[in-house]
Amino acid sequence: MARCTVDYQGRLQAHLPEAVRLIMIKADGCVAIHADGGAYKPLNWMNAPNRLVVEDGIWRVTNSKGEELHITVHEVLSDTSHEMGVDPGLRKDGVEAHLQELLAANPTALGEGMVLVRREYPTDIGPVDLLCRDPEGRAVAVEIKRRGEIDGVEQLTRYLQRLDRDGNLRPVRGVFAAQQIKPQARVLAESRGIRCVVVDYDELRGITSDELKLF
Amino acid sequence: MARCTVDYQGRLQAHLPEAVRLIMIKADGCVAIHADGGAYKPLNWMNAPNRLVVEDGIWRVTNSKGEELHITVHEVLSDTSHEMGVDPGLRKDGVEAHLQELLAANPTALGEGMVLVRREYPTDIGPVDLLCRDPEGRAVAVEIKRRGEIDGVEQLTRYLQRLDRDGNLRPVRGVFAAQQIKPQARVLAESRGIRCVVVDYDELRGITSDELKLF
DNA sequence: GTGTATATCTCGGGG
DNA sequence: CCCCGAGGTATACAC
Repeated sequence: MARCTVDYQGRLQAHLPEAVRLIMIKADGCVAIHADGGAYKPLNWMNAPNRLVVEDGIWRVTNSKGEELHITVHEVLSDTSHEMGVDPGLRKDGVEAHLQELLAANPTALGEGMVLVRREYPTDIGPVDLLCRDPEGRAVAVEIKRRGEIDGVEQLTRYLQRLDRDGNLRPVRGVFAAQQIKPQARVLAESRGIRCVVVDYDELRGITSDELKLF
Repeated sequence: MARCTVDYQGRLQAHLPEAVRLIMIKADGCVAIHADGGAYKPLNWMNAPNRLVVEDGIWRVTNSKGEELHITVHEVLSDTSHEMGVDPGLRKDGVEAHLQELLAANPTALGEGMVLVRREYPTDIGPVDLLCRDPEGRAVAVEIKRRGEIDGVEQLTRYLQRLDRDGNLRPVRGVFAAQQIKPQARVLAESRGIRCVVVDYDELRGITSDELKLF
C-alpha cells in the first residue's frame, strides 16, 4: 500500500495523479496497481516478462516491447510479502469447446440425419467449428457459439464464401448453433440463408450420458 | 491471504482446488481471488454489486443475475485492511477517440480535398466514425481503428450498406483508417472497394499543433 | 434494460 | 514470433 504517482507509456500514454493505491507484484514479476474499486482490472499494470529497477523511490518497469511503467512512491503505508507455491489451476465447464464436443458427438441435434465430417475443418482463413453432411450428402458448415451475436454470423459467412470455392463441397449451407441467439444475429443469419439452431447444453449433455449408458 | 477452495457457478462452472491465494475485497464490494502469477486477471471474481455472506468459514457471494461464488476458507494466513479514499482516476492519451479527434480536425490526411461532414454520423445500426465529402462532393464513410483488423472492415461494410440506402448520400465510398492495418484486413477491405489509409498518430498531432501555431 | 463498439483488452492455441 | 478466436470478457455510451 503506497501513496504514489504512476505513468505508463507504450501502447498508449496514461497518467495517474498522486493517491493511495495497492501495488501488487506476483512471483512471475508482473505488476498491477489497484484502486479501491472498479472490478478486477487494475488502473495500470505491466505483464511479465519485464524488468523492475528501483532507484530514488521511483520504480521503473520496462519490457522488451519498449513499454515503460514508472511508479513514483511518495509514502509506503504497508509492505507485505507471502510465499504461495504453485497454484493447481482452474477447472472450467460449459465453455464453447464443450459445446463443440457435445455437438460433434450428437450432430443430429443440428438437424435430422446430419453426419459429422470433421471438427475444426481447416480453411485458409481459419478453421470451421464443424463440417457435416446432411441426409442428401450436401456439405453443411456449422459455427458454434455460447451466445450467438452478429460477429458469429459474419465469421460463418466468411467461411461459407471460402468453402464454396471448393468444387467437392459446393454448395455449402450454413448452420449457426448457439445456446442463445440474439434477434439481430438471427435476422442477419436468416437473410443470408443461414439456419439458426438453439441448443440446450444440459439436454445435450443428458443425451450423451444416455448414449453412454446404452452402449 | 488464505488457504482456500473456490467454486463459481453462473455463466459457466469453475472450480479451484485448495491452495494459498490472495483474496481482495474492494470498497465497492467486488471480490477477486489471485494466484501468484498470471498477469492481472484473477482466477475467480465477482463484480459489484453483489452480496457477501460469511458463515462457518464459507464466503458466499451472490449477485442479482443468479451467479454464485463460494469461497471455502481453510486457513487465514493474513488479514489486512486499508482506507484509500477516492481515486482521482486515470488520464489516457492515444486511444481511438483521440485519433478520431485528430482526423476530424485534419480530414485531408484521409485524402486530397476531403471535407468533414460530421463525427459519429448516426445510422440505425450505430454511428459511423466520420462522414466526409470528397472534392467531387461524394459521400465517404470513414472507420477509424488503432489497429485495423477484419472486424473493423466488417463493421464499415455494414455501415456502407446502411448508408447506401439514403438517396442523398448514395453512392457512399469507404475509407478504413488505422495506425496499423493487418494484411488480411487490407485484402478484405480492398476486395470490397474500401480504401485503406495508414495514419501516423504523432505526425497528425504535429500537424494539428502546427496549425494551432499558425492561427 | 438492450445494443454497439472499444480495450495497454487477456489468454490460449497453432503455424 | 504473429495470427486468430474465445472470454464469466469488462467498460462506456447511446437509445
